[in-house]
Amino acid sequence: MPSPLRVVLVEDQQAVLEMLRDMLQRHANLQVVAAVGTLAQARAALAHHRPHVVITDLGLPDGNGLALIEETRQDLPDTKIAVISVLGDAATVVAAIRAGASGYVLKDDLPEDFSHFIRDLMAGDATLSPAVARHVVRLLQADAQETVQAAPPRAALTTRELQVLEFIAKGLSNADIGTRLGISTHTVGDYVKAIYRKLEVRNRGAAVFQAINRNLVNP
Amino acid sequence: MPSPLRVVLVEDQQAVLEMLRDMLQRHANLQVVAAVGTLAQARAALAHHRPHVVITDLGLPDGNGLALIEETRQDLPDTKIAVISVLGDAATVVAAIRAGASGYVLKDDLPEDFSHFIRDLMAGDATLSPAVARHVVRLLQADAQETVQAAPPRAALTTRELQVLEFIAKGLSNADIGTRLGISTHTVGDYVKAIYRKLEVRNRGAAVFQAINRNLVNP
DNA sequence: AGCGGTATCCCGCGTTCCGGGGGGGGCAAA
DNA sequence: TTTGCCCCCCCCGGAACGCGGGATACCGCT
Repeated sequence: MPSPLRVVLVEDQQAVLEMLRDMLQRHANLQVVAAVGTLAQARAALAHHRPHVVITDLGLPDGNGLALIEETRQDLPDTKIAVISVLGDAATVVAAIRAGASGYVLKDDLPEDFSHFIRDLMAGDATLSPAVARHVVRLLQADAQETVQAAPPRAALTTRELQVLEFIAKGLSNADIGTRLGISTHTVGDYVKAIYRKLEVRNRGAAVFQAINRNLVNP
Repeated sequence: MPSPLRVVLVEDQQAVLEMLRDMLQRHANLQVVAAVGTLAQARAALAHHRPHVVITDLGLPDGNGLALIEETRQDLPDTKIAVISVLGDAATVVAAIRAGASGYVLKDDLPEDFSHFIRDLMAGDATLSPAVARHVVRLLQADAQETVQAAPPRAALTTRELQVLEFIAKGLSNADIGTRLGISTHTVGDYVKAIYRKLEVRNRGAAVFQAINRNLVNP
C-alpha cells in the first residue's frame, strides 16, 4: 500500500467542513492533513503540508479563494486543486478554472461518496457539475463561433494588394515596397489607394489596424 | 403534465442502442421517437421529428457524428445535443463541443439512471465525464496561460502614449489626435516619437502592427 | 466579335502630413 | 536631486495622399 494522499480542506462553514472531512476520512489512502476556514490558515497549511490535493471554497472570510488557487498553482504545481462552492455563475466558474482549478462542484450536487472524485483528480481528470460545465461549454462554443465568423469576410483584396499590405505593416515606404516587388513607386501608390478604398481608411495606421482586424495579415 | 420531450437516439451498436432506449423509455415525460444506427437515418429522423434532444455516438458506419452535430445546430438551433461515445481524446472532445454538443459522456461511466441528464440538458446545463472535462479544463487553462504570458512584455508605454497609439490605429492625424486629447499637435508628435522609439519602428503602419502584436491595443 | 469589368502596371502634380532634430518648462514620485 | 511623465515650440526634408491621365491583359456575358 502506498503512502496515503494528503488532502487540505478549506471551507469557512464549520458544519460543511466537518462533513467533508468525515466523508474523506472514511477512506483509507486519503489523509486530511488540515481542515481550515480562512485564507491565512490555508496558506500556512499548504506551505507546511504540501498536499497532493487541495479542496477549497471560494468565499472565505479573509479574501477570495481565487488568490489561493493561483498561489497554489504557482508554488505547488503538482498539487491538484478542486473547488466546492455555492457560486455557479459564469464569471466565477471560468475564473476559477483559468486560475488552475481542475474540478468544480456545486455544494448542491455533492455526491454521497466522492472518493472517486479525488481519484479522478489525481489521474488528471476533472469533475464539473452540470451547471458549471454549461459555462465552460458555452465559452468554447462562443470561441468556435468567432473563428468561423471571422474567416469569410476576408477576401476583397487581391493578392498583390495583400503583398503591399504586409509590407506596409512592416513599415516600408512605397519606394521600398516598389523595389521589393520590382514595380514602380507609383504603382505601389495605386495599390495603397485601392487598399484604402476597400478597407475604408485613409492612411497607413488605420489600414494596418483594419487588416489585422479582418485577418488579412497575421500579427 | 406537459407534452413529453422528444428524443432521438443515434448509436450503431444495436445492443447499446436498445439499452439506452430502454433506460429512457422507463421515464414518463420522455419519448424516444427514433432510435437509429446510421448517419443517413439520423438525418431523416431529425428532419422529421424535430426532437428536443438528440443523443448521438460519434463513430457511425456511414460517417462522422461531428457532421451531424453541426447540421443539427444549424437546422434545429433549439435542439440540445449530447454525445455518448467511447472516444475520449482531447481532439475529439473539443471538436464535438465546439461543434455544438452540450453534453459528453463516455460509455464507461454511463449512470444507471440518466433521466436527470436529459433534464439538465434541457435546462441548459452540460454533463461532462471527468475524463472529458479534463480536456476542456486544460484548454481553458492553456488560454489563460497565454494571456498572462502575453501581458508582461507590454508595459514600456505610458498611458498617454497608449491613448495616442489607439488614435493612430484609428487613422487620426497628429492634429486630430491633439484636438481629441486637448493638447498641441506638436506634443502629439512628441508622443509619437516616443512610441516609435519604444516599439523600434519609424512610421505609423509598423507602429500599429507592433502595438497589436504586443497586445497594447485591442483589435 | 464586341463589351464591360477587373487586375495588373505606369506616370505627373500639388497639397498635406509625417518623422527627426533641436530647444524648453512644470510637477510628482523615488 | 534625479527620474519619469506630461506639455509646448521651432525647423525642414521627404514621404504620403488625392487627383488626374494613361496602358495591357484576362474574364465572362451578350
